[in-house]
Amino acid sequence: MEANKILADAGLKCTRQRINVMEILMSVSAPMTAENIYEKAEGMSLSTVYRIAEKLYEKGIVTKNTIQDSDKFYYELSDDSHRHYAICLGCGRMQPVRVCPVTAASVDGFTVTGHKLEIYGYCRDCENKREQKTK
Amino acid sequence: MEANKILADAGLKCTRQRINVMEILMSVSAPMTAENIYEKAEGMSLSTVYRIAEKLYEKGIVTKNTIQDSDKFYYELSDDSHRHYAICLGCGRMQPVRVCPVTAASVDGFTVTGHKLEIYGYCRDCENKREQKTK
DNA sequence: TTGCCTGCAAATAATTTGCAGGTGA
DNA sequence: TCACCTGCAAATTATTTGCAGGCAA
Repeated sequence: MEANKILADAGLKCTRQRINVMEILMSVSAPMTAENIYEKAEGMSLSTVYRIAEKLYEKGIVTKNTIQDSDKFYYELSDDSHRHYAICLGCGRMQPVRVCPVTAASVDGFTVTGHKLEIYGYCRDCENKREQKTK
Repeated sequence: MEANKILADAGLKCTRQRINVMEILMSVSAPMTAENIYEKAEGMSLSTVYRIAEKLYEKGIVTKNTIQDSDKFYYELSDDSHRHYAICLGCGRMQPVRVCPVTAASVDGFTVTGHKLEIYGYCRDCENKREQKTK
């Protein structure tokens, strides 16, 4: 779907800045901080990025998450695919995990609407480095 | 185990402030922000709470997490029990979930060392309120 | 004694907000 | 036109840090 249509459907005005943010998120399809988006965008103030990201989050167009020890928020297009990440403790890179091990979580006296799962560990590169150190 | 011993084992000096923080965490056994700890503590500056929490985290004595949209860190005694939370989107309360639905997560080309799971939804109270609104 | 701790105040860093002017529908 | 957007700068909030004095081992 195109950026314009998504914005319009959500009842948001199609401004140059909003379309720009949407296109950046669509092209990258990975979690980005406001700062990240700002760097990729042209002629847009950082506070506008924050305001747009927040608005998109309110409308459910993007997700807003924190990751590991990071003190920043990460925004990501919430497309249809249910997605979790494997986060490398060595380099911090995040790789999406296809399978969701939590298919039907249920908790007593609690209406479950969603969940978030992060898997920590080491990617192949960092694991190799770790093994070399041990030797 | 007593606070003194845990600190000593980690090679940390047993100061009044550290013991105080440890005892607060042991008595509550729930995720707390630095601010939360500060309020319960007596005669201790907020920056000391931050420094102690960080040190305990480095030593693996506490866990450090962010939750949902919150822009604060939550510290919690990392006792033996593997714990996840169900977080209420209505009131923000967190209730521990006994069972871990992720028993053996495995990801291709990734060495998994741990994971974090948060379940979102509504607690009984908030669910009732929501139902009343619908009527 | 001595190096690790703490308090205080000032510094950072991420995010939010007030206000005046701009622009899409 | 007019309500909603944006840019800029200043405000807020959580957290960190420099420095001088204090205390556990």
